[in-house]
Amino acid sequence: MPLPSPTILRSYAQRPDPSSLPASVLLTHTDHTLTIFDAYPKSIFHFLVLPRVIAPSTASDLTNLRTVLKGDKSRAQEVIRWLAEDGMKVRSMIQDEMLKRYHFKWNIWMGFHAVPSMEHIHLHVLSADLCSPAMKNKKHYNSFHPKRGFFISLSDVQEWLEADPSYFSTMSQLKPSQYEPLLKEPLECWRCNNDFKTMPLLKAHLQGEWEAEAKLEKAKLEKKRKRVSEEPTDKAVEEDERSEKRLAKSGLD
DNA sequence: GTTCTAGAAC
DNA sequence: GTTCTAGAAC
Repeated sequence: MPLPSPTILRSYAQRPDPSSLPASVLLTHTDHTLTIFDAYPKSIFHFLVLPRVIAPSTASDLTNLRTVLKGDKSRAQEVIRWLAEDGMKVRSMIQDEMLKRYHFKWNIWMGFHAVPSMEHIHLHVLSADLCSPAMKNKKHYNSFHPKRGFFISLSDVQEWLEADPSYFSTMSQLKPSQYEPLLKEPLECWRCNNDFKTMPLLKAHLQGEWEAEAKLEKAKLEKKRKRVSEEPTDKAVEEDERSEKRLAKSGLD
């Protein structure tokens, strides 16, 4: 197990050639971003999209969401736009993979931790299940709980950037003292809002919730498949129309 | 961010 | 006695 290095993401983002990274780390890259496999995925699918360190941005400007939003605003908008564009591509890759591996699609979340542990801003793109062996403790769970507030959706950040300057500057503070207590809140299922006493109990419940969604979605897909296969083809419809006309002509209708 | 493990919780 | 959490890591 590699030693935890808080600057590992920055070292990836500074590579002149991201394709030199191992395939086990790198998913894709563009001129402005790279997308990596989260080393400790907290959902079935979990990727990180990072902006590359390219002038005029410096590594220290890109330390985290707070430093990006604190800097030049049009540069911040540009960085967030790069992350959003590539986040959307990653989302569609995940959707394809969901169909291939599990034969149904479920939701995908995109967002930032209010107070990240690793340096260099990273957009989390993860499937909405929170079912994974690396999901081990309350802090892990609450950091992705979509209603807790610690996980800040990409669309929220995009709205801050469009909002009036006083709201933008309030939301951009991202004070650890405001957000860290959220990680200690009770273990509540993000789907049904029930509380759980321990992580093992919550994890078993989340697995059940995901399996229930799988069953429901697969039944929906099966229904659609049947409906489509029973639908008359264009050719059959044309033939019906022709035979109707023949009947009308022969006066037997 | 993780691993490890003491001792709390049951 | 076993399960589980939560704080230390030099």
